[in-house]
Order: sequence, then C-alpha cells, then structure tokens
Amino acid sequence: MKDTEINTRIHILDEATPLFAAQGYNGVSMRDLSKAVGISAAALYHHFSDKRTLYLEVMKHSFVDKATAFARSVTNAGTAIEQLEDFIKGFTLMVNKDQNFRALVMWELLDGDEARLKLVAEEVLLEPFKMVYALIQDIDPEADHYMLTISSIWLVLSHSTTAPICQYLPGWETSYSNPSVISAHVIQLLKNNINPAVGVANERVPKK
Amino acid sequence: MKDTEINTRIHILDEATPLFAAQGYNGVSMRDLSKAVGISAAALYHHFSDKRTLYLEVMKHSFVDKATAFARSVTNAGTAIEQLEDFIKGFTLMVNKDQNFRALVMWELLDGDEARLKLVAEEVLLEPFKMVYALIQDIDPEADHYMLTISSIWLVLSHSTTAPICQYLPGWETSYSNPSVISAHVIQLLKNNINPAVGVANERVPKK
DNA sequence: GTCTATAGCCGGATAGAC
DNA sequence: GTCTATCCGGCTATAGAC
Repeated sequence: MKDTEINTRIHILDEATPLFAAQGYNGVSMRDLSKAVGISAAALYHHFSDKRTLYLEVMKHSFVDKATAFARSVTNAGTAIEQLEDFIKGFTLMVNKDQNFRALVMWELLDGDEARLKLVAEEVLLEPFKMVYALIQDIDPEADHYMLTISSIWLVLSHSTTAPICQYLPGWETSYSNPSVISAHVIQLLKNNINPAVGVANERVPKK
Repeated sequence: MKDTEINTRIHILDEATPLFAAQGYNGVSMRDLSKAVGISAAALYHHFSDKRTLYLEVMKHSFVDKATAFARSVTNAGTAIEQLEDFIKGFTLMVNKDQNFRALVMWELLDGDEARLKLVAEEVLLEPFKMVYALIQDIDPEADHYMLTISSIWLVLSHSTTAPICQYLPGWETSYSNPSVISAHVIQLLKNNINPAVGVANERVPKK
C-alpha cells in the first residue's frame, strides 16, 4: 500500500542520515546502507533512483522544517537584544542536539557542488541569517550587519563542531563544548560589537 | 640514486596535496594520483607503503614549517595589541593564500580519526593558539582567553572557507571574502572584547 | 624505480523471480 | 516491494620482468 511505501522510504532516510553525517557521501556504500536498513541493496533502488538522489533526499529530509523551527524559536516578546539572545541560545541548543544536521552542513561546505551549496544556503542558513541580521540592524543600524551575522552563525557551528580537536589544545575543559557556555560566549561577543540605537552608551558585558 | 628517489617522493606529495584538498581522502584514488604524477599506480607503492600512509605524509608535508611560519609572523615590536593585529592579519593572509592547507584542515575536522586530529591540533593549531592566547592574556588578564582565542582562529578559517556558500545569502558582496576585510572584522571583534590592562576604558572601535 | 599484468574485493546499478 | 544473482567497472595492493 501507499502507507508502507512511504514508511519504508522514511525509514531509509532515517537510517541513512547518521551514516552520511558520520562518513560523508563517499564514505557510505549502498550495501552499508542496506545493512543498516535491513533490506537488500536492490530494494533501495525501488525507493530512490540512484545513490545521489537518495543523498539529496537525506539532506532535504534533515533540513526540512529547520527553517520554520528557527522562526518559531524567536518569541516576539522582549527587546531586540533579548530576542537576539533567545535566538542564539536556541540555535546553539539545536545545533548541539542535532549532530547529524550539523555534520551534514559541514560536509556540504567541503564536498557540495553548486546545487547542493545552494540547497544548504536557502534551506538552512537563510532563515537564521535573516533573523540575526534583522535583529542586529534593529539594535544598531550602523553596525557591520553582514559580517557580524555570519560570524555569529559560524561561531556557533564551529564551537559545536570542533570540540574533538580542541581537546588537544592546552587549557581545554569539557565545559567549553557546553551549549550554554558557547551561546553565552557568542552573545557576549555580539553585545560588545553593537551599540543600542536608543542612545545608551556601549557598555562592556561582564565576563562572569 | 637517493636524490631522484627523494625528488619523486616530493613530486608525488606536491601532486597529491591539491587532489586530497579538493576531494578528500575517499574522493581520490591511487589511479587518479598516478595520472596526475605521471607514473603508474604500482610505482607509487615503491615510495609509500599504502594510501593511508601517503595521505598522512601529504598532511605532514603540507603542515610542516607552518608552525614556525606562524611564529615568525609575529614581530616582537609594538604593543601587544599591535602584535595581535599583525598576527591576525598574517594568519588570515596565509589561510587565504594556501587554499590546500585550509581545505586539508577542514577535511580532518570531519573525516579525521583520533591520530590525525591530534596531528592537526599539534602541528597546525597549537602554535597560532598559543600565540593569540598569550597576547590576549597580556592585554587583558581577566578576559575569557580560551574561548576568545578559539573564536578568532575559527572565524578566520570560517570566513575564508565559506565564501562559496555565503554568496547565496542576501547582501553578499565579493569584498567579504577579501583577506583584509576578514582580518579587520576579526580584529575589531577581538578589540571590543578585551580591556587593556593599563586601565584605559574600553573604547568601541569605529566601523569605518 | 618503473613498468605491465593481475589478484581479489567492493562499488553502483540492473534483471527477473516471487 | 523485496529478494537473489549478477554485470561490470574501479578500487587497493602485489608479483615479477626490466
């Protein structure tokens, strides 16, 4: 029936997502995937025309509703600064929680052709970008919106992604990979680089 | 003779570097490599015991002397802030110039096993890390040294790496991938987050 | 040191039975 | 929809001549 067909399809995508996230496109074979799903490799081709298509569907499946989730994560309550804080916190939590999502984005940065880069940009980055951009513009019309927005997004992604390598640097503590520590750090960086438009003098946010 | 042996070896590494940087370990076959070098695949095995070893040697070859180059790039002249600025500028330039180096580092973050992560951390990241860390500590003993240092390094790498995807975001201009624009942005972020220890009030750096 | 030839395995994808 | 069987090409790595 239609139901089982759809369910198998989604089951395949669910199994494929962590595999592709961990090993990348070239690192996962259809045979690997068939073992994980529990059906033969040939059966996979009943649901997806080829490996490349399957991979693209994995990305879409992983990214879908992320944009709307971002949008929802901003309550329209509070000042623009508070909204910005809330969003960075939510975004960091999400990025930390959904490791597959984060890894897939990173793989695309290295591996993706033009079409896939565009998909990631529009399906994933666009919404958080517009959100942070608008809030920074609201708070300080004279700030360097573009660079600050990009920096915030990559800082969240970087700090969440690079813990495995940072542990080899002197002074590393496990708390540095804690989402709340990361978001607090990024928020502080941002706050110290935007001036409230309402004429309040720039105040340095205390470190502790 | 010993000379030709060494030269071929280095020739192989030179040809392999851009290939692995562009396609990653799994994306490059020994046949691809043999074509690029101009010898048979079998001959490669005379110089390297297997593909994995060859790849590791590519990384070492690409990373060697980077650490000392970092060290040299800081003149011990000027204030700590000036030294920090000089270093960020030099680091950004280097990262932009040597695209293979940058790509190899990024691949390792996703793909690397423990041993390779350690290699990247110690051969590549350690020296710039220690350098920035010490300078920030010198300028503001109370700053959040660890997070600020990591942020600076990843910001430089991120802004340099992600231009291909950022062009799909609204408001993108090619100048945003310009090394001097990137380093100026990172320096400004840093300056606004460290207080000179000498009792001078924190001053916002003008955007323009 | 480099070659040709090849072993042995794994890859994506298809054919056709059920 | 899923299976088994299979094609065929590419992969790493080795054997052995020169």
